[in-house]
Amino acid sequence: MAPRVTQQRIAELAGVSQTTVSLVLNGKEDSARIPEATRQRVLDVINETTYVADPAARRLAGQANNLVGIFTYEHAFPSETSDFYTPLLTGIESAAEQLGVDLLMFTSAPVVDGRRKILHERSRLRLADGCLLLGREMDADELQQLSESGYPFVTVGRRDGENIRWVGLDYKSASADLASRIIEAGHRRAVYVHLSLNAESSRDRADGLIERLSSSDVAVETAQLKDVSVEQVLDLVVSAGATVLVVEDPTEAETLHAALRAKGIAVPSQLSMVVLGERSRPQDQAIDFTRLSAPRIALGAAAMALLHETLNGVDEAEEGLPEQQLLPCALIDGSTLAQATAR
Amino acid sequence: MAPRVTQQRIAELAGVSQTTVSLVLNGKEDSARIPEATRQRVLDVINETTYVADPAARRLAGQANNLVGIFTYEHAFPSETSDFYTPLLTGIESAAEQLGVDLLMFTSAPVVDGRRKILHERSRLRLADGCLLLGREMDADELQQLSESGYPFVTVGRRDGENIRWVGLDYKSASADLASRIIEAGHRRAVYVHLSLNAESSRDRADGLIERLSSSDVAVETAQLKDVSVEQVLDLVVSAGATVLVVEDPTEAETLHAALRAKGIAVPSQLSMVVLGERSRPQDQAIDFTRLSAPRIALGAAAMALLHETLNGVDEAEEGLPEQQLLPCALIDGSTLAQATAR
DNA sequence: CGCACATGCTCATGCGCATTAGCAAGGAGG
DNA sequence: CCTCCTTGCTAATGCGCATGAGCATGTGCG
Repeated sequence: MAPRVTQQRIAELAGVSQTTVSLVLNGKEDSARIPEATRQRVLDVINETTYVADPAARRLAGQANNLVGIFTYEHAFPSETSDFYTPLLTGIESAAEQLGVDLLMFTSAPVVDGRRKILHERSRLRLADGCLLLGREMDADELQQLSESGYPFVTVGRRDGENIRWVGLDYKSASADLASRIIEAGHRRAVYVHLSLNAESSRDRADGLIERLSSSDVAVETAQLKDVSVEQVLDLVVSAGATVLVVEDPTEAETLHAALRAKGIAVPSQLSMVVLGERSRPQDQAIDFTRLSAPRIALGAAAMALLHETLNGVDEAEEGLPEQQLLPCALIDGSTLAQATAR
Repeated sequence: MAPRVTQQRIAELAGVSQTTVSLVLNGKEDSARIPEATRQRVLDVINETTYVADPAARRLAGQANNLVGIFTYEHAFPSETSDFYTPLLTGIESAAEQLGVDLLMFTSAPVVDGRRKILHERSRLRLADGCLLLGREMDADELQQLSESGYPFVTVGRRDGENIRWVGLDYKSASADLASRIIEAGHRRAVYVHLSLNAESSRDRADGLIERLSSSDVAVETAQLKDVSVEQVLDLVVSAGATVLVVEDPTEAETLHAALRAKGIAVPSQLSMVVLGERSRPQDQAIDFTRLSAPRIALGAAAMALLHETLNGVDEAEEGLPEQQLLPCALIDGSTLAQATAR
């Protein structure tokens, strides 16, 4: 095993001091006064030896390392969750590449009961300059504690709580806009099937949808597939006399759509459907739901950018990014929302 | 922001020296002689303060950090390549979680001309204890250089070259077995559409397939879709009088299958097809090719395990893992290989 | 000709930890 | 009572780097 090439070694080869090598590599223009000839000599030696600075030493000496931690509350890669994480990671990776930062995935925190805990593994957090938190639901206490410790982080998704930096999606507006379309189509009774309202994103969707519908006196019954069966949802639709079924989760929407077809209920001629989300991977045979489309790749990239700015300060020329920001969602017309007909 | 808690601080609170704290935390039983009372006092203080060691300092002092680097030659997450990387990363993540290691993704190395370079100026490779290298093709020189530097790494996929640790897939055997089925089905002329033979995995497939076919005097014409069009491939099939079309890449296989259908050539009644790979995400409308199926999740996990063993030595009870290992692929009968008929 | 000042570099130090050498105190053995 | 060994701890050092202080030269100016 070849002995490690250090700045000291470079210095010897170039006939200068270790300090000079360090200054050549990262001396500020003003404070360091190294003539071009010396600088070039050092750089030549560095190129010959393919020297790379030891990141551990840099960090110990008080440098940022351009290392951003990624904490996912569930496994990041398996296909069950990849629909959720993959587009975010895509955006994060591409932004990270542009910014020149590496990504530290905190996989060592074991997933217990389907969730990871940050604080248990706080130790590793310190290696990264800051951290991106991903997950549908997060523990507010943990977040608060982390925030108070002064550790820089940004969450992907809007979060309740003080002084937390996040980039989220404007589900509330988009859901309200879809509600408006439902109203314009003349519907008077709706059923909304949602996920757990523990997540801010789910509350935002529910709020946007229901507030708008209620303001036009459209009646809304709600249900959660976690609690009731598909059949019970269909029964609810019938008993409520609903003409439109709004579903938060696109996968559940497909399940319900299939169940409707099996029961002989045609969409949208007999029942309209509206979905408050979208599969991230377009399927070959996907149903063209009337839905909202969330810019998740952009979301990942924006979160990365905000964290980077938090760590490195605002670019001279640029304006600072807002500490909390909602990205707009697109509405997709689709073909599952029709004019309401009396039933 | 609270000042960082260090061993020094712990030492003051416990009324001992920094050395003692370090010894309590990781002194070997024999060399350190700390009475239970002192040990307990130190541990109590550590618990109260939630002290954790700075990983950068540990590394600088020559310690391993349970950090494994992941280097991908292309972007890891976008959907174009995710078919390739996702199953590997799934296996890696789950193995990493079991072993308690974090994953450092080297995203800062910019992708140039579609490829990343391992050894660039600010490479943070050394922050990780060791590294997993993923990619279809790798630069042999870079690999050799890295190997000589003594940096521990394992490549996912078989590699030519001395002293390189890898875990690969036994494409050669599996391809040969598929060739045997082709022979048993009475085919005498074949066309093989493959990817660039720069990759070891592609060479293995080509070798296994062609050696076996040739040994039974089955004629094989080869082509690469990078060089020729789909139409030219179909022309080649006709002009060669082939009764079976073997395709390395599953996506290309789908393209060719569609082209055949468009031309009115029925598979497998008029032309058999055999594929030397598989989409990692089963599509809804996927064609049930006669093919080989590669255990890619297991591959990722095995590579992680080998690297971990390289870094931490062999477990007492266990046998050591081989430094180079091929995992067997499964054969899937499918429905696209039929008995040859005279044309 | 002497002083101020700029230029080009080096010395010394510390980041937080692991580790080696070794010191002081106490007990056993002769 | 002196030696030798053990026990319980600490001082000192170095890992590779960044950085503030500072030391020689040279150069301009009065």
